[in-house]
Amino acid sequence: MLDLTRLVALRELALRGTIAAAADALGYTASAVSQQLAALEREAGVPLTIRAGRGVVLTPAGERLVARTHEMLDTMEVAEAELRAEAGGLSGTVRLAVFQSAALTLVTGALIDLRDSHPGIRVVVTQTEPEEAFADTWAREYDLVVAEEYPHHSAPHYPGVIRRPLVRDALLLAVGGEWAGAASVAELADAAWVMEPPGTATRHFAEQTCRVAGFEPDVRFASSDLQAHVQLVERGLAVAILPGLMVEHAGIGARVIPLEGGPRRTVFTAMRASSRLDPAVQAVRTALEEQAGPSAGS
Amino acid sequence: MLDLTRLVALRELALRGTIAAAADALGYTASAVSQQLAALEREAGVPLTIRAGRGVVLTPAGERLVARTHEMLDTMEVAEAELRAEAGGLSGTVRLAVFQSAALTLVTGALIDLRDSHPGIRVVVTQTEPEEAFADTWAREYDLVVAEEYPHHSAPHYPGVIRRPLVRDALLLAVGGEWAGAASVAELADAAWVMEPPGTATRHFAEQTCRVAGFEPDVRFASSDLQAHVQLVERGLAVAILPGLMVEHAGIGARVIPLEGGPRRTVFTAMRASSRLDPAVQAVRTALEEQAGPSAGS
DNA sequence: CATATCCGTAAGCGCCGCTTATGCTTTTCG
DNA sequence: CGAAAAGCATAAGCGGCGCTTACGGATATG
Repeated sequence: MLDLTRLVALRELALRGTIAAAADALGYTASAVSQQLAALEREAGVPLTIRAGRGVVLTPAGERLVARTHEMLDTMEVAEAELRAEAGGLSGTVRLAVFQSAALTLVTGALIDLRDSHPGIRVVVTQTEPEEAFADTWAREYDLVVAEEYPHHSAPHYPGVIRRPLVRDALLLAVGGEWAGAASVAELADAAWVMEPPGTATRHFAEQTCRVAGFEPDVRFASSDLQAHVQLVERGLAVAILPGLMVEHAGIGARVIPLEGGPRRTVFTAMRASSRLDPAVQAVRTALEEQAGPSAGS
Repeated sequence: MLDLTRLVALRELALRGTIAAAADALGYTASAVSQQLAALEREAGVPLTIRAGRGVVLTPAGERLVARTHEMLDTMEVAEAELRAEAGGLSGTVRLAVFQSAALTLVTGALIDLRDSHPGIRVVVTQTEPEEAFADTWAREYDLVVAEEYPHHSAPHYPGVIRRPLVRDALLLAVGGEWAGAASVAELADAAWVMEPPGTATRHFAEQTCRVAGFEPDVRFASSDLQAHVQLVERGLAVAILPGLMVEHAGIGARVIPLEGGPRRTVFTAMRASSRLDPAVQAVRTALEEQAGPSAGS
């Protein structure tokens, strides 16, 4: 029978691209992984890797083997989750990936609740980019993702990674200072805007909203820190489109009005299907739901 | 992550009932397996076994874990089969279980063909009882089973073990000596019969056939060796119901006539679904099909 | 009640697998 | 275009995991 640890090494190679990177991720030296793979290839009886330049790439047989390895790891994860559920074991580490803008208030609140209700659970929060977050969750780097989705801007979908909505969050126009009297986006064609940095879904949505209203926004400030947005709006230096959760939790010393058409972002969680039974993961998710309020889904 | 070899040890314990037997099956000492299971239990965090008398039984958590282990082993088997297929590797060992009565001629013929066409394949043939054969195939003791099924007498069905028909084989009445003139079962109420030992499907079918014809057969000889049946019939000492394959291949110096209603037994192969892609298993099955004749299924 | 069976622990040792060291190839950069 | 860096493979050495042997406690069996 093939050695599962060696298969994991192969899987890591497939994910990282080089033996050196895989070894680093596994906490071994490159030599160790090289030997593991050589042994695996001997057992397999067919070439699994071929040298390509100064690196290696997987053969089709290697790719298939990696796919099977994933299946086995999925099953392994289910088995472990069942054991933890059996133990009543509300313990263990949950690796949580969040986007800055997505749920700062949600996550901090949930962490505080969890610290009291389930002290055995250790949550490691990592801020990351949406694209990586899903890929790395699929690759078992994270166990849970808190992400957001804007209208007409769907997040990437990975097989085996399931998502469940947390809260649908109204998008609000926040105006202060000289623009405090504005009642719609259309009246803010000449305003200074604060938005997130380019390339994010949030930024894209805000820009599109302005364009639909008939103008190209004058983005004077770009920051991924929503607290900064609030500050700028309160001082009348800029106007912004902010998520409702941000306004509710943090409060804001400025006028907020709903956007036309009442668009909403969807904040949702994502996790591997094979880890959805893990009681620790479930507990973290439940805590997030409670933070989201009784209106939250399922 | 849980250690797969230890999970296999747990699985073997679940199958065999005692640590000693599991150790024996795995080729280890009982002490080694005991230590493996202790380590596994430590990793799992929940009790997997409890002492019961002088043995041990699995806890529900242990049973669940064994079920997951089976899933992983299934995937592992598929992975290995894919590798062998990739290698074009018509090699390896196929463990074949047959029932004496089922397909003696079929199997011997197939083995001869295989020896020439695929010398790399090593076939280990074991004669066994139907009930064990399926259970042991499910438990990975055998890779392929050649079995038979009589009308109104279905063989046990195991999940994950698939079956494919090989040949539908007419059941014939073989008469010699003083009974050579008989044309139907009903005329043989006073004849001496040779049948298989009680408890087999074949025996049950033969008895039922006689009862339907209106008499309880006088079973003077019981043997699981069909060659002995042929001998007895040829010498006129008894009459018998014999499968068509037996008559065709071996020839018989007596009159054979079809049974009323043309009942047939079905000879079929069974194997784990996860091993159906193994080229060696497929080759053995193909060889059996060719023996069964061009009329054979699929 | 004696014996056999079975499980678990302790001690010891062999072997697998990791690390370090080195060489070769390929890519990158000055 | 040459030097340096990155990547992989092999050899040698050593530590730890996991096996075996040995023994004691517990429980069916005759």
